[in-house]
Amino acid sequence: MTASIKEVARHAGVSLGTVSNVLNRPDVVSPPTRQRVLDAIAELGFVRNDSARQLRAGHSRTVAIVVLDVSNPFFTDVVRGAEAVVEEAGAMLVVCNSGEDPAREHRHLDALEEQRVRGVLVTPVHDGRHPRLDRLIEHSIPVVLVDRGTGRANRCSVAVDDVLGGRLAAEHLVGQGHRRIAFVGGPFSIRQVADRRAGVAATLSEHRVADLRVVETPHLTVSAGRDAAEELAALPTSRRPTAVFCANDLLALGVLQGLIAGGLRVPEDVALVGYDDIDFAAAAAVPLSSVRQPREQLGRTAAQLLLEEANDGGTHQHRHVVFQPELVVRQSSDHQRTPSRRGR
Amino acid sequence: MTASIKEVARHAGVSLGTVSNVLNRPDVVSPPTRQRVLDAIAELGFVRNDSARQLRAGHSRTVAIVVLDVSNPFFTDVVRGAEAVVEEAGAMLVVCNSGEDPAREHRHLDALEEQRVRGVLVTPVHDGRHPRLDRLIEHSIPVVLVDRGTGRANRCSVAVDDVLGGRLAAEHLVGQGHRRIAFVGGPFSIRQVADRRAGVAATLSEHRVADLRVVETPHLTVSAGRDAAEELAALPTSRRPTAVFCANDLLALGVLQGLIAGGLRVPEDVALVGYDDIDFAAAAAVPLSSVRQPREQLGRTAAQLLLEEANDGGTHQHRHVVFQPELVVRQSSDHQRTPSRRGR
DNA sequence: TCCTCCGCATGAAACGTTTCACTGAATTTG
DNA sequence: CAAATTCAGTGAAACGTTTCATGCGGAGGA
Repeated sequence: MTASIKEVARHAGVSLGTVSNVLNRPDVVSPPTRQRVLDAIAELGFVRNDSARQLRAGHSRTVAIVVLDVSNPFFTDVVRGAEAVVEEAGAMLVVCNSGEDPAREHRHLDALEEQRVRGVLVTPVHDGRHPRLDRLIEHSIPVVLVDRGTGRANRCSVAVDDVLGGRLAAEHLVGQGHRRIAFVGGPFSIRQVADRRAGVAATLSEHRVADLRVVETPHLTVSAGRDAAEELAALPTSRRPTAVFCANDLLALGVLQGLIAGGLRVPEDVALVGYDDIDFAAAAAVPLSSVRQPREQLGRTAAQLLLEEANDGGTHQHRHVVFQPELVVRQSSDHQRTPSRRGR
Repeated sequence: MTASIKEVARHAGVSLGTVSNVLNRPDVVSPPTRQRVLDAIAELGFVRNDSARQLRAGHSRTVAIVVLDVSNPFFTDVVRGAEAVVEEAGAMLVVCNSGEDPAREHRHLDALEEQRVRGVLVTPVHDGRHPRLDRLIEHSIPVVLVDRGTGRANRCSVAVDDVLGGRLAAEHLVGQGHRRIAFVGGPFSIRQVADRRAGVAATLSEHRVADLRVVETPHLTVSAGRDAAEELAALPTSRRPTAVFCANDLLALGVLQGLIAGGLRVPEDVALVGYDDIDFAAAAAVPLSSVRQPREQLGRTAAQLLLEEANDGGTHQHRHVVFQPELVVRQSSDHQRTPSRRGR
């Protein structure tokens, strides 16, 4: 077994408290003693027991992020942003994956609370009330939503204006002359998905475009996108949407594959716009138009708010940071660019 | 603050040990008492303190995986495989990102050891001796390498035969008539990278193809790939490789972008083969040939070996599981398929 | 009726830290 | 030179669990 502080103390011929001092406040112990302790530590291969330390301290030095899907490049970029800030602060970031499953999300939050983590960044599976999160906060574990929380909530949030994102995409498609448009996405319990759809719906009704077909998907994944495309490709041309807006890029890539497999051309037969502008969007078979979000920035800001709250104690004022998305038009939705396709 | 077991006990009018029994061995406490305790727990919002529990138990119930790059879909798939097994076993998987940085890897391993995690899955940044990992093992924290460890090592490992993978790619390219071939990848301290290169080199020399150009990259990322492509595109046609094999798909996607940007056609001017067969490979601008690895399977097996060792205690026999890779040929390296490009 | 066994509950010890009030010696101050 | 101050180091308490030896009353057996 691993040596404890007690054995180090015995080995170095000092008291237990002195070893602790060497570890935590090296300046208060005289150089020769300090050296003896250090030698003993090295010799015994002593490693601090974090459980004991935490037990005493009352909280840990790790911060957690619970994401909807570790395989989604959007979230991995958010993670990297958060990671940078958290490590800078000398803490540790652990990543948990809810996989869009409320039960798993719940289990993770339970475990994290039992571990008395310093704080939690989370994109919840369910919109609306989050009793589980409220409880974390009651137990004074700060929570930052990576999602647009309600403005008056008892926590900070960081988000990108998803309604606006939906609007940008819809304006663009309408501007390109499309009148039969589909929204592919789901589950709608995820706020981002619902908001993006709402943005599209609002814009279309402003333009008196009535034909919005909503294809609900069970997940935000490539394979869910392929399935959705199959459904669209099967429609008679006269009723098939001429443009598809997807709730994220994974879906869009799946839809792209599915449309091509179904013999349809993008953008000639169907225009396509995704969301997130993950790195792979630009590298797709048909470079994908997408609504860009400041992914790493989102993670960084969320982590900063969390640490601020964790350190600030009572004086902390909750904040809600909302970033603006930006539409990036590429070939998948751009008629102009299409003729030059071979030239690329 | 959060209530402790002691307050629950007082609230329910029982002793401290009884509460613990309700939590851990509900059958030994009489139903009425049990109910009173349960009520008290609910009323006080009691949450177990995992630090204290661990302190007593001597080890935690979490397992960690340290990956080279959370943004690499290869690793996220490995993570999902491991996750499935770990959750099945009632433990929790936390993901740490070394970002190919030895210092960060080291810090993570230190932190994990301090936390007395149940075990660690890791793809190390450095090949060869791993003193840090040996120390974990000495302190009886099982380690499973997601990487081909040396056969006689003091730990399990799970890997795909990377030398074979390199060979498959090289055989294919040579078979397509290529004689000037480039290997793009790095850093070579990562065993997988070194092995893939070795496989290529061996195959080429067997075929008496002398012209292997090695472009070393600082990372296995899309942007590193773009930089490498720039270097290749700048060469005079007579000396430019006619085929490029990349150490992973991210690099290959970057190279693809770079080549196209440099005015070269894939596969007509330069054939391209990647590695991992991530989902995005098939969806790329030019669908990417790639060496496929059983990604989730890798994670599942690694996690199984780890849990086995963690539970088995002394009797455990270390195992080294090696999977076979498989070449998937797509348009990026297939002259035959090229003329039909428009048709897709 | 006495003993034994059983079911249920108790309370103290232990896990490995950190912290803090304290001591003893050395040094400075008046 | 005594008193005050500083400096190093000490040892016990506390953090919240789990475990285990123990106690106790009642039921069943001889």
